[in-house]
Amino acid sequence: MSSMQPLTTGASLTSQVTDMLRAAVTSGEMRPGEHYSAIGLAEKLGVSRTPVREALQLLEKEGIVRIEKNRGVRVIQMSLDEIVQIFQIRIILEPPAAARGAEAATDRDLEQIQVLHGRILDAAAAGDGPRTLQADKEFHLYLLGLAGNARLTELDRELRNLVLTRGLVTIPSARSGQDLADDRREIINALLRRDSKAVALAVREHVTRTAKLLVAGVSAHTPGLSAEEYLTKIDQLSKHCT
Amino acid sequence: MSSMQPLTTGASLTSQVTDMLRAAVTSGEMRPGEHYSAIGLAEKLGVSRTPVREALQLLEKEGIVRIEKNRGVRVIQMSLDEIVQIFQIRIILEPPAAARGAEAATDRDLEQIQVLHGRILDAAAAGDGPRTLQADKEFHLYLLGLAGNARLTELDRELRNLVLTRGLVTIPSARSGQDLADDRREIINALLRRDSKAVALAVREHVTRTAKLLVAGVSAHTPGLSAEEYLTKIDQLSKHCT
DNA sequence: TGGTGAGCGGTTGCATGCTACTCATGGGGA
DNA sequence: TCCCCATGAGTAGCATGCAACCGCTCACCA
Repeated sequence: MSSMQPLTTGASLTSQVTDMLRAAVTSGEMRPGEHYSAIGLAEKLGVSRTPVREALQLLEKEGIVRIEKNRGVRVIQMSLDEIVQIFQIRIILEPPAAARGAEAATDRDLEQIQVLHGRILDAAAAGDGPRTLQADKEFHLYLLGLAGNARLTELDRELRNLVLTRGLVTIPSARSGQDLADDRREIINALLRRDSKAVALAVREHVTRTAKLLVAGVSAHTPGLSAEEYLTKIDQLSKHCT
Repeated sequence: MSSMQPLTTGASLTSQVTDMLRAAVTSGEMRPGEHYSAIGLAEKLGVSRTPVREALQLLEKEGIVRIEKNRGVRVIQMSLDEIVQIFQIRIILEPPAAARGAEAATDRDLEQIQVLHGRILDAAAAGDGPRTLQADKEFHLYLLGLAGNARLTELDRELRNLVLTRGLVTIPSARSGQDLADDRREIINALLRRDSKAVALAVREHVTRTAKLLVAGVSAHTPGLSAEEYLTKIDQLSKHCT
């Protein structure tokens, strides 16, 4: 957090602080379960309590922190149940959006998608976990963006950010990384064929796999927690997609 | 807004003010396009500017108002495009959630659903538009809640609130009200048969119809705006549901 | 007459003072 | 020894002060 001097750009302090705190959480700099005070954060950032407090309220609305009255703020330790809920939503939303994106994509868009895909591969080849995750996010959000529904894209971005607080450590294992890469390869192929149905299926597969890897990873790190119950929940909604 | 004295309960002033302002917008008391100032709102509510300001930031994040730097705040006039985007999301999300709800529902839940359904009919019979909308919302949110995904339910509630700012005047026309009632009847029937697939279809039909009525209504009230383009967009995503 | 800039009313944005609340601790009483 | 309550340290929540900023009007000048 030492690098966190608010820039002097035109953006309001509150929004700058919001972004910084969010970044601090998703980067793992502020750890789940840990206690922080608005006063302390304000001092560390060199601003007054007000913008920090406002930023924390916004982050609370996003579900990243919980403000405890007169006690301080705590980075939320996302439960497996909540992770599953978030993925349930993503698995419902992303396939149709991506399919629509495949329909609407221009040739130029397809080129750009391949560029973004290349960046994932580069980052993965370099063994840079965080960069891989970031590139993956940009790839998917670009694809979703093609559907022309800005609110859906923004919603998905938020949902992805939420799980990042737990996903950093668990996702990038060797074998699983290869599976995810294969998934993406398939998405690309379907895109290039402009086979929207196949895109939807591939995206669904990809997100579902991500979810299951994450659930398995988290439950493995948490003694006395069975992944089984949660794994079955993942498909419980999406299997009803009309 | 005269009835808006913050209660003295345990809840924080900020959250009380947030709820009041949100209610004021959805009830039409604060009108889209109109300009308001935090100072004025604070005086009217009898509180200081701080909780009002914080409430407005939260509402901005919800997409209900836009804060204009050093100028005041404006209730967002939702464009047809945004309305369509919101409904695209709802049409994707609600059917599978409702279908899962149908699976998970207890007998007691089914009774409760029927009670809520009765309330819609009562309100509609009394010709009470706002109450009908409110009851309709409760009905659907209860059904979605049965799916056991609190985040999805909350998300849907927010999406519904957003269109309420435009929906008040346009929805409750005589003929369309009957169609919507028929839709709900069908949802209920499918629920009682525990036919989750039929529930999904009925919900999808219902939400889609609501969307089209709203789009048609808004475009009719707006000279020089063709509904056609927007009506076709509504199904553009959901047709890809896997 | 047309254009320009200085002043003004009004607003947010941020800082800070104060109060009430929460929790932990330690001392005193049973 | 154990329990209870008083006390204190630390916090968020709210009110308020102040400055920077925006857009508008209107007078002044070319």
